[in-house]
Amino acid sequence: MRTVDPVKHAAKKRHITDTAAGLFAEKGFDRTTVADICKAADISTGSLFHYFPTKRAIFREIFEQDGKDNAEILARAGELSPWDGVLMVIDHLCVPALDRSVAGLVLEVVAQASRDPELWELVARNEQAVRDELAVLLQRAHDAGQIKLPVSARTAATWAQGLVDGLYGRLVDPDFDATAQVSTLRLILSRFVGAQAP
Amino acid sequence: MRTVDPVKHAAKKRHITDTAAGLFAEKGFDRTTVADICKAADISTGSLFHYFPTKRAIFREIFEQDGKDNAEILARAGELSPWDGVLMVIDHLCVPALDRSVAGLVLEVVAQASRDPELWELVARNEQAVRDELAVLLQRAHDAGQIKLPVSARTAATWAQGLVDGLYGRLVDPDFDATAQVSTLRLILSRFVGAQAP
DNA sequence: GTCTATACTTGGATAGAC
DNA sequence: GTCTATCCAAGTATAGAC
Repeated sequence: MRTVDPVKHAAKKRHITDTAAGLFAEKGFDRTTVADICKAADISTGSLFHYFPTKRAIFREIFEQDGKDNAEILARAGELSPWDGVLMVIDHLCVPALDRSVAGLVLEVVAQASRDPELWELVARNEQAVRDELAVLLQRAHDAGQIKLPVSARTAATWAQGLVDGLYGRLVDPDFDATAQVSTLRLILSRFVGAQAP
Repeated sequence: MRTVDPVKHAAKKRHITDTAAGLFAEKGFDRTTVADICKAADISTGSLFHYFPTKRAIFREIFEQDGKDNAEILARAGELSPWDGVLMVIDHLCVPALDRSVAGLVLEVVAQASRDPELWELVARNEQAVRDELAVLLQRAHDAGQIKLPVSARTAATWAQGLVDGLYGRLVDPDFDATAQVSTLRLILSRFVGAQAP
């Protein structure tokens, strides 16, 4: 008979990652201390290190969850008409941008990933999966005559992601209205790949 | 009679910022220690703090220099035909992306700026100047019939910057060839604003 | 002006009682 | 499993000799 309740264990881990995510987004990874997290989560350091071996491990856990969410969306996009699928994936990628507090986290993960190989691998695999699926959808849309690609499907997919990055980059400007700009993003992408005006 | 030679003083400051910039790009701001900088620049900590009050001040100095370079380019762009001016500014913004080591520095400044008000002000002023000039050039190009803007000149200018951000975001992918992709960036922008294919 | 040595602070992680 | 107390390392910045 096990003494640990796996459900409770997972719930507590989740509580810690959720709390930490807010702090990382606000102050950045390096400037958020373990003490900060413990205080916010209302636990002791001893307890925190019972659940996670290091501070970095907490950070990684946050993005592992994110990868699983993504995979689900990609699967659903494959069921639509190709171009609609592309737009759906793009819309989904833009969702976090609409929540101000999440934006800081995205900037942080990019900055950290280039120096943390394990985190990098996680992020890269995730981006790769999105890019591959976008490339497939774009090629299909092209073959079906919905769009007319001026570059390879792969390059187009890369730039679709680049446009989303551009959206995130602009978020640091307090005057930038992300919600309104998502439609401009769609317009730019549509014109790029020769789709009908949306 | 002054005991300090202002030329030598400036040269030494420059030596420190150049050395530090390389380290910041490679390891990030927070993970680069003052000791690291001193070792690489071959000076002592005492000496370093004679030239800069804090570590952050070194970081800021790097980007102050950058702002001055930018202002010069913007002035020259105003002398060309409007659309050529736009393309020249964009090309200039892309130059740092071609140097791998500088890319890390760009990611770092974005991550840091949201938490350092003084640095933020520096970066924001710089971006604002670029955006204003781009908006003016785009509007003139539109009025001259070189392009046909589907959105306000200001929004278009913002997205021109967003595209450049997208380029930087893709740099973390080791397979991404920045040099080749600058032309794709120009294609996307051209189609967006209804310019002749370049 | 530049160095060496070091004071002072903070932070990540651990030990051991309960 | 959770806490308190604490260790040890690293980091910024300063003091004071030269």
